[in-house]
Amino acid sequence: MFPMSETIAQLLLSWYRQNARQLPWRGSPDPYAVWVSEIMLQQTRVETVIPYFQRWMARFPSVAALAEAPLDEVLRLWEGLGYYSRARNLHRAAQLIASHYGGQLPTERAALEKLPGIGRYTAGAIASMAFGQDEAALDGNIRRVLARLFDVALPARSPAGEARLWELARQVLPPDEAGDFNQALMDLGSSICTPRSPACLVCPLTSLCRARQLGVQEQRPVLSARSAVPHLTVTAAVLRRDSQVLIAQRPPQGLLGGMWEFPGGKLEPGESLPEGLRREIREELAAEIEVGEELGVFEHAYTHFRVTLHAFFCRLRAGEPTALEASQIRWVTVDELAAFPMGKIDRQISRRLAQLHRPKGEPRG
DNA sequence: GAGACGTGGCT
DNA sequence: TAGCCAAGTCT
Repeated sequence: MFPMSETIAQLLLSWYRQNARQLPWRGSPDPYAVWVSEIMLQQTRVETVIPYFQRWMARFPSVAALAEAPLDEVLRLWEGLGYYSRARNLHRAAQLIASHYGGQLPTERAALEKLPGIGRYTAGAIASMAFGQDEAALDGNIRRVLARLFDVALPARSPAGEARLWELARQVLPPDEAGDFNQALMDLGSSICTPRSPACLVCPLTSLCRARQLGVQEQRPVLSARSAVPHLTVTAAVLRRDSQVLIAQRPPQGLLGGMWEFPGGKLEPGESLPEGLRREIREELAAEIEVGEELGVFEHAYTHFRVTLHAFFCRLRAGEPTALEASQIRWVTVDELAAFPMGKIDRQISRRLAQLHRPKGEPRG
């Protein structure tokens, strides 16, 4: 800790005592709750997380409860939050904690960081907030606050920038109050020291802020440009047989890992939509289909690409569908679809089917 | 170490 | 519309 840090800590902690948000995971000393909230909050807004956190804690109130739950139910509860590897890792880590740590989270940063889904930030956050240890935690908010406070001109996500910001995060940390201090920095970053139009006039640290003094606060942190995202056209089959439809579970790793979907895939150059869909079903399920009426068109933006998806009602012509690329496939009724974890688009298709399936005038669930 | 990995909100 | 985020981690 260097001299100016004492002032920073005093100003910030005093501000935090007046302005700390009341959040469901704050004020409770349960390390499990802190852990769950930190994983949910990765790349995700507080307002989005709150209802998920409450449902999660009601269903999985402890490490043991989570460790014993089937993955499908874990993913179903996570559905809509995105970055599903977080849920898979949380589940795996709970099983490791149950088997190797007697159901109690390890208290040391290094041990926490060995668990799946817990990186440098989350380990520091849990160690400081749940166990009172003097650990720094550099997240997007703290990165921005520190880059401005100390006018860090290095690209924030470069190795040199990262190293400098972690060093600053450790240097400003007040002994014995790291947990509150880290949370105070994050609250400041999300409410006042915002990416655009920061509210410097009401910031408790404004008199100490280098970037503010130089008028470059909006240019900090220095971010590198992102590459443009491709736009794909994809198809999906709502394959019907008797009163059931076919769904497939995606492989456990990668995009939407472990989630269920209506089979289909990317259109290749020169293909018509039905041609592409017939080819995909041949490749994925070893079956020949007849492509019928279009059920809907869905636009969706993922992190690194964007899709336009055309969903079609289909019938089997030849072959018994086999899980060639999927983890498994299932024939289910429309009413059963709700129990299977799905990403945004496939859930929209499911809901559309349920609407068509339900007699008119009946209220929706 | 650059790219993969979701979704919703706002511009 | 397309772009840009918002409490990161993993490979």
